[in-house]
Amino acid sequence: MIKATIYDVAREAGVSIATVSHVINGKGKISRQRREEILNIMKRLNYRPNAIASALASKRTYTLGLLVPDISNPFFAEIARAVEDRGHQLGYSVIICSTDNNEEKVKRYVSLLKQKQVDGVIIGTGVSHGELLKPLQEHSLAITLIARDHPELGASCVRVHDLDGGRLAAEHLLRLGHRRLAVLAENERVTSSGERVRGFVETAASFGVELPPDHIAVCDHKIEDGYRRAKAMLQLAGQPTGLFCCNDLLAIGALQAIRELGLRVPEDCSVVSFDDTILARVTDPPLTVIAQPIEEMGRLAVDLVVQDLSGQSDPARRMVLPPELVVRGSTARLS
Amino acid sequence: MIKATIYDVAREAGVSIATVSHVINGKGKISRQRREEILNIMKRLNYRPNAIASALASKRTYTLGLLVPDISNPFFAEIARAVEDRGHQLGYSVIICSTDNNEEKVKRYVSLLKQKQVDGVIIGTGVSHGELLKPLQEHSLAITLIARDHPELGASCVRVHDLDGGRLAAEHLLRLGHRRLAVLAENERVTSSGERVRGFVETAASFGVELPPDHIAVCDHKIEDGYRRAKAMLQLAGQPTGLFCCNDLLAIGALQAIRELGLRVPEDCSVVSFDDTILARVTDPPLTVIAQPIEEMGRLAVDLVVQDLSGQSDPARRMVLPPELVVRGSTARLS
DNA sequence: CTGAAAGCGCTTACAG
DNA sequence: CTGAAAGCGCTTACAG
Repeated sequence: MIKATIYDVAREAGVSIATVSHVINGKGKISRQRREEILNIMKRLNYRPNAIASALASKRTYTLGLLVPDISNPFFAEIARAVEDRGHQLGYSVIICSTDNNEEKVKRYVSLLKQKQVDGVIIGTGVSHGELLKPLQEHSLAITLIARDHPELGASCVRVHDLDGGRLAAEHLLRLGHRRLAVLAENERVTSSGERVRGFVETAASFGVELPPDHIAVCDHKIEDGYRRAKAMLQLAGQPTGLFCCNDLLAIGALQAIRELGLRVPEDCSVVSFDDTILARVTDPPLTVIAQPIEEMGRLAVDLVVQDLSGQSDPARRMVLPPELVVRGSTARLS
Repeated sequence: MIKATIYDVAREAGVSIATVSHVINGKGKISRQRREEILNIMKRLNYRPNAIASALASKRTYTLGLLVPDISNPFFAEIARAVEDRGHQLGYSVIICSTDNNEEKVKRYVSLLKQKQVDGVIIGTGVSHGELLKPLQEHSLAITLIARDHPELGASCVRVHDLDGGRLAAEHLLRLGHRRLAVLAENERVTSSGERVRGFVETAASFGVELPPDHIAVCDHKIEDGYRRAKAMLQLAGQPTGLFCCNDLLAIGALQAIRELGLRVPEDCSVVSFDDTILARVTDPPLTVIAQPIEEMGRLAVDLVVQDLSGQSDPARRMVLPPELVVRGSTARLS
């Protein structure tokens, strides 16, 4: 059975394809009766508009690109789910693009998305130079950054208040009596991590606590790296009793290192993580964490990009959501 | 700057758009010199073919749909990454569709994918009746099932040998001396889970070990449910010392339940999980697991669907990969 | 080796 | 309220 086209419907109904198009899109004024009739015929022929043809004619594909470092990373998987859900609600499909934060891949995916004429792209990838995004903007494509920020880009963005997140983490540890603090940071390309560290360090300083340079380790975004750096750090003189990790993966590595050194969490060393992915709830003990509102961020990112491509909200909107301290088992009062 | 089209390139080169189209697609014979010339002009104009127009004319979108229960579930997130990578290698984009195994959502996504004229779809969703897939097949769309099987559907598929997986799990526990065994199974709609349980039970029987009915719990695909069912089961008379969980999420729930009852893993109760997602490596102790070759499955699923839509390999191919026992810390000899 | 022309299945002014 | 017609940017026989 061959697929019905708009011509088949028009012929059956004895009207022009323009009229059929109008009822499909709810545009123009069609007499109620004609509309019903056409709707029935569409149903009878099992007609579904060809979205490709529609996209070519209207220049709207109702497709979004989602650029993330790695969709298999739970944080981005959870972001993707939120983006997908909201996109679907609003009639958009989403194409996933895992870039590994690799410039070459970013370029290829960006070029691909342009060719595919996506209406907008949501970017969670940590791009170093906004240069890479220029091509997108020239293409007058809607762009929204998620969990990232590049104010100079002039794109809208939704992220958590990373500075406050770092502050919350520090306050929590300080209030529990910890004074020997340390940080597992992400790679410097990730500006959000820089903010978290800054918030943490500043707050510590305001309590009169300094972090020696060797108590701030810059790690790759991997469990193994968190493990390695935490292990080294815990063998330093002035062994920290409070450790702030800039994401759940690093915190898990730290947990393993601490355990392997024969120390206990939280008795000997408290750990505060960041993100609150599923990983934070499956460790033992479960992680005390500065939670990002992942679901909300995904939803808002879609809303922003869609507003943007609809020509609403001309000035790019930049939304900063509050982080939240979730106390679980990995932190305790200094004994 | 307005986007260049194939007409602009043709005009600049003083040739017809057919010729330009040929060099874009490497079809027909074009004199080497002309080709170079046209290529240069394309570069100069920064020309990129419009994939939508190309799709409409050629009836090939180079887009695949990926239907999974939930992209934020680590198992499917990891599958998605493998599918995306292989797809990208072969020139395909992938649209994610999280269905929550909900029939209504499956229908909507299937209909959407048809409208978008995707070339093929990879299905990891647990669909009860193949009915839902009929519409796809009628549309002569390439379909490949991943980590699922519906032999009656006549679609190609790639999955792990679930029966063998169940056997491996049982053998491992039996060899460690465990005789009081129990199983946390998935919802019956998931046929793969049925196989795993069957393999486990049969192998136990061959060792002369019977599982009482109340030692086989059917759970939802959630940590909480694994927790709840494991907890109940461990309070039964004849408390099991060896527990087989049909996925990592259930195993994590079980770990929590065991811990909460004041028992130790693996000393008091050994746990064997299934899947081997990142979750299996972050628990304490890390999970002994029957691993699925996730990366390979994703890659092969793309290969199968692409072969299918290219009209190669007419008879649907069904690939069954061997599972692998990975021994970590959650199992030990019965004390 | 290259081009003219039809066609893919829609949308959108425009005219009436 | 409805239709004729042009156009979206390509691909693909077909002819030469």
